[in-house]
Amino acid sequence: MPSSTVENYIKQIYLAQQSAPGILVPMGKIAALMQVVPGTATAMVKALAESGLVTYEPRGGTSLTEGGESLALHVLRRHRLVEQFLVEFLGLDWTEVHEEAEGLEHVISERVLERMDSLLGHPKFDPHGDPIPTSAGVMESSGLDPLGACGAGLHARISRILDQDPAFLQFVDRSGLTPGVVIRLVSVDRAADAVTIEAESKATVTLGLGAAMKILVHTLEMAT
Amino acid sequence: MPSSTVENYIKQIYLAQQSAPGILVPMGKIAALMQVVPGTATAMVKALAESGLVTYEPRGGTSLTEGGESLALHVLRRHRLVEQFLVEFLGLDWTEVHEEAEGLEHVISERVLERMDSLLGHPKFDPHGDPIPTSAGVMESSGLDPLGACGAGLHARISRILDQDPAFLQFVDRSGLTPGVVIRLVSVDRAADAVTIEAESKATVTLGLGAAMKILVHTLEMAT
DNA sequence: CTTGTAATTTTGATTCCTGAAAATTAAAGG
DNA sequence: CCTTTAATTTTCAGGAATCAAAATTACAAG
Repeated sequence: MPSSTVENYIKQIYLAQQSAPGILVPMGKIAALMQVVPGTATAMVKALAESGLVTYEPRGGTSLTEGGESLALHVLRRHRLVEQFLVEFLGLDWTEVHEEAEGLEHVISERVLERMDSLLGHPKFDPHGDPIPTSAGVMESSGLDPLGACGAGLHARISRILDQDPAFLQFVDRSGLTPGVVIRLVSVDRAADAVTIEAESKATVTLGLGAAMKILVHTLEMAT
Repeated sequence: MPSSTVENYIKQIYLAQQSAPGILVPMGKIAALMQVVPGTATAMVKALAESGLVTYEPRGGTSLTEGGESLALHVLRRHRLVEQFLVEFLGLDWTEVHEEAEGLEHVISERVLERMDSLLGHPKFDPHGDPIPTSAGVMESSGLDPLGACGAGLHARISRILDQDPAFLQFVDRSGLTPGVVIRLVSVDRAADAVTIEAESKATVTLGLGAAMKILVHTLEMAT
């Protein structure tokens, strides 16, 4: 059985691979994500390669094997299902459940997990809009657009927030930009590095492009 | 923050101290409970003493300090509350939740724990009848009698099962001797090493004295 | 082609927890 | 008082994961 540490490395490599597909994940990236010094990442990735979870190219980087990807998806399933459970059944704040799930994802048994899954009605997404892999290890690919890459006038539904930092999530929450909410993109001012959004309540919020890139939306056909 | 290993040692020392009050817990006992070789237990207890959780008398044994006892009670609170939650809210089998809680007890945050506690209505006992310490670290002392030490004819309510082995618990469950059930002690045959019990349903079960000592009951005034 | 820089790897230590096996101690029995 | 036995302690070693710091490599710029 893989240790929590192994599961965390594999999870981070998976996520890094998602955000930069095609290329190998460099050691520096892993070290940063895992908050360890580079040498530690190198040593660990070598060990992971030894156990068949990743392939390792010296001075090139690493990528998950099939086994590694399967493990990553199972860890993500546990993490996201737990998040959903904590929000739905325990009434915790969605901006703070990520941290809770970080620990729980390594100790939840299959039995408990499947119980949660069925109580929740087999949810497809967690509170941040992140897709939940199936127990078979299949995860939906999103087909969503970063708000910061959309054009003015667009109507869209907020669908996913790509940042787990409570400070950011609380800003999102305060601004009424939680997943599920329908908004209109009032303006995109590339020079000012800002976008302005109109919520359902007609209130407007302006945020930086950097933040807007972390908010994924599903664009809607507008009923003219 | 104490590691899972530390929490487990402290928990076992606490439980050992409960079952043999007054005397120091010998190293061999700890080694057996933790399933490590004696040398490991010695080394670990020295480290625990170093960090102020236990007192250690070479060749004598160990006992918890106030700090150690407080930690033990918090771990037990987490363990037992989680068990109760798994049974009440996730519908898991009470004979199997102990193992699940073994892992969860080390990663459940205060926030999640208190949420569970209030959803459960601040239960005083877990599914095995084990008392749940309060968040302040106070645990009720039971005042219960082992079934094997009672006299024939007695009416009593099953209140606590002192064994977490699923095989034993399933036997208890099958025999209808779960906590809460009211029974009558038909006979105690010390020579045959057996006791016979009549359940509410009038069905009778016979079990060995060893097993009967692990079942604690609350004796009832009988309505003659 | 040389140099500077950034990323990576290597080397050597350290902490935590563990087992194996030998040495020590305490206690009990003759 | 000596001997046996059981419990405990000591010593040594090893695996997992880490850091610090030096060495190496790759690459881009001059």
